[in-house]
Amino acid sequence: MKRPTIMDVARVSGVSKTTVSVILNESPASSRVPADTQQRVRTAAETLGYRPNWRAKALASRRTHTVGIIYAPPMPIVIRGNYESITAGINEVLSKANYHILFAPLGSNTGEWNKVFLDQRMDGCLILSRLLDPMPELLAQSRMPAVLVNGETEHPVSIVNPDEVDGSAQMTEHLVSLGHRRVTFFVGHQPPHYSIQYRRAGYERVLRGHGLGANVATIEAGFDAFMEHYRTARPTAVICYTHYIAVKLLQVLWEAGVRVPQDISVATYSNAFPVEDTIPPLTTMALPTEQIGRRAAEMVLEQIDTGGKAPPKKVILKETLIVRKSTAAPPG
Amino acid sequence: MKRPTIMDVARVSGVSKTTVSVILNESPASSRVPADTQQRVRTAAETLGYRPNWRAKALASRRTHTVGIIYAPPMPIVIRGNYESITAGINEVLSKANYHILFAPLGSNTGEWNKVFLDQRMDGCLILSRLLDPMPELLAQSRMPAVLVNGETEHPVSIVNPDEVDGSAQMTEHLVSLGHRRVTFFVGHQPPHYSIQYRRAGYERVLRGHGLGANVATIEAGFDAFMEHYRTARPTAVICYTHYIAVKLLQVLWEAGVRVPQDISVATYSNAFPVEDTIPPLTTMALPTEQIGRRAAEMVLEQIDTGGKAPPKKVILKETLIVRKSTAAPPG
DNA sequence: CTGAAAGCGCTTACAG
DNA sequence: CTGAAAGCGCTTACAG
Repeated sequence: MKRPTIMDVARVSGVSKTTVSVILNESPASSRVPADTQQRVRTAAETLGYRPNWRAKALASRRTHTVGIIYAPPMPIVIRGNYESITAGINEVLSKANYHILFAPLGSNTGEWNKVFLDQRMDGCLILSRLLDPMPELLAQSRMPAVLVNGETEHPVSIVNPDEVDGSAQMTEHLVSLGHRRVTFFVGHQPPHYSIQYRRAGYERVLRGHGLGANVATIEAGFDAFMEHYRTARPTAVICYTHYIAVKLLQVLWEAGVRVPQDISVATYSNAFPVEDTIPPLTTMALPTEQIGRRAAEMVLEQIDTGGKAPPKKVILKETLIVRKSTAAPPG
Repeated sequence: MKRPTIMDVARVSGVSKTTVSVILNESPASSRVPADTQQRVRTAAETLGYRPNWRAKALASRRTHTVGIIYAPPMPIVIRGNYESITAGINEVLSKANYHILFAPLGSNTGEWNKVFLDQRMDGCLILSRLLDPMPELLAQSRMPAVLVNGETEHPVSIVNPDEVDGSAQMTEHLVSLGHRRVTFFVGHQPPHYSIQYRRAGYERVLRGHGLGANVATIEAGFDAFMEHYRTARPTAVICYTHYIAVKLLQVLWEAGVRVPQDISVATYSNAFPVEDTIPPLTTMALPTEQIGRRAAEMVLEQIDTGGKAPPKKVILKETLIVRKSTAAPPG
């Protein structure tokens, strides 16, 4: 009742295990094996219910056919709601290439990190959002193919990011073109992430470009602070750093009796649920989440295939403005 | 510039690789190794930057220290929004036990399934939502420890589920106690899942128990159908099968000028984002998501440790009613 | 066209 | 207290 091994298949089909391996893996040499031998071996394998032992294969071939998805908590809110769809993109590409995903949320314990990176359990990895401190050296040391997804770094690593500056500029442009002069950028309380600066940069650039530099206002504080700002500075539009904030802000404004978009326009980033289903539906910059996932997966596979010789690449994907009812011309 | 192996450590510290293995793994025999030898070996390993090769370890020890999370698309909507927090629970337990998660969303291709289950790449698995058809046999054949999470089956597999019947009964009771007589269960369009029947059962039982059997109404159709039903049957409360539906329904009602909760009370299941942040905030049955994840992970580890000898268990965890502003006494 | 042999880097009885 | 040896189940030059 033991699992059949390659030796069993060899015995039954009357060839050596070398030949079995060659045939079943369709390695180059298999082209020289006559069709009937191939058939015999395949039939034997089938009949025995033979499955190559993945562990042995990994050891012998030095490949695990596994790509790790790595992140350090806290997972940035930017990724969170979009995570499903980024993962979907990653998985689409990876499963087509016969790779699996190892999910490795790492704690603050440096030991864990060393282990995962250096113990050869994965062929490459996708790092979400931040290249935190033990990582750069570990990456260099292990020479493991890696792609940073939705993050920035000075280290020589491939990167796939949405175009945050451009997206933010587009959004600000949209609001200004509706007639808004006082547009506020509401960040809330966030762990550090490059996208905060980038979105802010796009926002400020456009406002300044329209001679509205005096109205630049970024709120890195809670909802109370925002409401206070609303009462004093009277912005007619607000861009929320995330849809989590935007959704909550709609509720806060509703409770305060402030109407959207009649009294204030509200816009945000990401088209994840429930951005389309809010009251009113939110105008947003859709992030190219599936694309990000797909590109990142392709890039890591490419690196794996080239033995990590390819120089790091940086891919920036455009965001898309989706206008809904939460933005309109300013009051008055 | 090659990675150091156990042999290198053995050479440097002047012992055999057996001894190195015993010490570094703290296996029973290590208690008989004198402290200074242990120290010498550890120092050597440290100095060399030795990391046991995971692939070799997996082959030799017949353990991968990996647990798979498996599901077949479509991922049921019940799990989706709660997925993050279920996974968080799973990961908490697993990482403490030094296990990793292999993420395996499987397509409809049976070949993939066979492979993942039979190729020894994981020590056990957590199956989300449904035990679909090739699985039961594969599980039996591979004798792989498995726990079904949020699903039902006749097959002998351990299960961890929220108490859907009870949760639904609690919710219905809440509405009836507010004075509602006409309470509708709005399912929408859903792929089959046991929770639909269970929630429905709890709902019907309570309504019947209050002599309101004639008002039982389950809508398994879209929002138009619901609105039509609303106009004709005039329910004063609706229980939505998922928060996805509830959130959208709030929007639909708002667009139709129907006020919540003044004209109709709206309740739902799951306390995932943005249930608390809607307009108005939603009354809901919170699912014990983290607990589910933790229990399931514990159970699969237990099975792995006992070699799968432990008989299948079924664990049912209570749901919790959270009352917010979307439910109130009926109009009039 | 096919196989014997070495090797991947560990673990684990077993012997002394 | 410690090591030699077999074994985990494959892959892959290499030889013929």
